[in-house]
Amino acid sequence: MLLSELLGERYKEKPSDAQLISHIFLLRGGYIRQVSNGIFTLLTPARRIALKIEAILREEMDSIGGQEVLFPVALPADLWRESGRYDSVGSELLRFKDRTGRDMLLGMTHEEAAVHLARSEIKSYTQYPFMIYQIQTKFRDEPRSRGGLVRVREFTMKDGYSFHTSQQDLENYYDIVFKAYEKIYKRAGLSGVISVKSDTGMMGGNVAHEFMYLSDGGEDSLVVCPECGYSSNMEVAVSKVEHDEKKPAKEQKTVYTPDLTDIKSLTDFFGIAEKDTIKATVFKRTDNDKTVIVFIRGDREVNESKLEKILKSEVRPLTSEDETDLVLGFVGITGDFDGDIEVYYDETLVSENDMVTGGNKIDYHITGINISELKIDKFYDISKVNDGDECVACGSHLQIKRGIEVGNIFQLGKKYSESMDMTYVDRDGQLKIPTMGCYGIGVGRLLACIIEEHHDENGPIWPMSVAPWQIHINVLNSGDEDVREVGRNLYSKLGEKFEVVMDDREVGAGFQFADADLLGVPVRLVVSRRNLKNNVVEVSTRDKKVKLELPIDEVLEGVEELISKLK
RNA sequence: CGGGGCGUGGCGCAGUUUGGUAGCGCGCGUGCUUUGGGAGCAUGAGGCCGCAGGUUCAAGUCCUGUCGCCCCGACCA
Repeated sequence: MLLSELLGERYKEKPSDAQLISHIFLLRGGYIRQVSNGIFTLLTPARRIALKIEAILREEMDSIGGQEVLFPVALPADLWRESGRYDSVGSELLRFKDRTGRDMLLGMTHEEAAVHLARSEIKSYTQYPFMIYQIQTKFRDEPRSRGGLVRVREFTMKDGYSFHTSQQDLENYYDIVFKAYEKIYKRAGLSGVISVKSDTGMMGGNVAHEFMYLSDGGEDSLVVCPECGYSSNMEVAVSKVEHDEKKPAKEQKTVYTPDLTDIKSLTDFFGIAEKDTIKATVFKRTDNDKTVIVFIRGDREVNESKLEKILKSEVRPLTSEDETDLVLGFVGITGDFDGDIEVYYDETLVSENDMVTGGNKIDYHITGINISELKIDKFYDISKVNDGDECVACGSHLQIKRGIEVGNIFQLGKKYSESMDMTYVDRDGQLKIPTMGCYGIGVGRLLACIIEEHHDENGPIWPMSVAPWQIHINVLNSGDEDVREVGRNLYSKLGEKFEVVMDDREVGAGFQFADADLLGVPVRLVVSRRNLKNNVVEVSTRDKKVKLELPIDEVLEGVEELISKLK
């Protein structure tokens, strides 16, 4: 590739819309262009990187017995009606009608398509287990895409589906995929990926892990234990909460507390800590619109995922538009609530003494609440983990980190096979339903994370395994026929073995170097009049760790050796 | 969906408060000079100021509506 011919302008200035490092460099380097919110065109450099990533994905999936297929992007709604997801999934599923008026959708994930294929091709237990995968475009109409390629609406994803005749077999294979994923991230140059337990969400199933690239710019909160390795998505994370056992029980007193509707003003007023208060958080169930109150210690936040699991319904926070008889801001744990209102108590309250709670009338709070006297029969784990909480497994202090989800694996169970009537004949001659796993990795997001991990102030530094080209030749003083000739020569010789991009433009050296930095090609050659005078070519690496001057006739050999080391 | 911000040449921005001929830097074309970290001089092209209404003698600027984009939150495989 000649740089003079490469489509895509590279900018000096940071595009105003971009915040994340990866987004900034992807735009500045001419890798991507936005077409619409969350919808991008990949230009040649990004496309080449994506293909490299896909090649790694293929190799690793093939090596664990995967068979590559390609499902359609446009699917009939009827298929999704079989699994029930046509109706259960929200507006992130893009629905439309074809010209005959038939309901259609754009695939956001392909469990249904996988079962559709497998149920008609696989009949006998002798054919199990098997895994099929594809690398294909997905469309998810995200309510909020952001961060360049980190979260988009249209993207390429590797998604795999495995089928098994027993839970044990699924679990065995799940571990195999787990290890393959670790290998994939390593090969792609990502070292900061950890796995965490995750919520199964709309996918269904029991066990699931997410692979998280740790990054402050990440959008997911993770809980990790630095000692024992416990790690979990915030949604399902648990912890031990410290209680002050020595705090004595007190007498209840009603106190006039004008306008003190939040925890902060309450703690200021009484001169107490947040953990000495009881917070009432009010939600609405989305299934029947009933009100739910969660009482939780004042230093805690409600984990809505946990609450939703307990309620078996989604919830939303109560808004000012909801009608309610509750005295918002003064809802207290001693209240006598209408039978239509569900009340839950978080475990953080257990055994606490001398707490402050709302008085259930405007401008009053009650102090001296001793939980054990309240006759609460059940406490639930509904709270978010706080930074510094004790690890349930080992007792050390948990840390909260941010991460970008770069992959997930699920033990789906029989949710899809059962609802979609997939069966096989077992050894005993009986029809049985297989159990499934599914496994996803987003290509573009992985690409973005590689930049997040590998860059300097001038641009990305692509690992050799995914680099758009392996060698970047800068031909300075290309007006000089001798220089140009040496450049052309190297370009064609190296091009026989490697992917080479050559900057053949007659522009200033600084201009060329800046572009080279933005393209991030791992090995750089500089051919120039100055070097030619000494009969050498400069060979360096993008990360600046290597810088050599090689005699012209040793360049081929030297570069080959350097590249083999970098692989 | 809630909160905040922004739409002026390819990119980055000023101009909007106080209405009066649309500007700057980068990039792009041409010529000369230059040539190791985003060169210099000269010259040129490129914008109905997101869109639609309205107010006004006059609208980038004021009013109404609408569309789009970014950030935070909700949401998310």
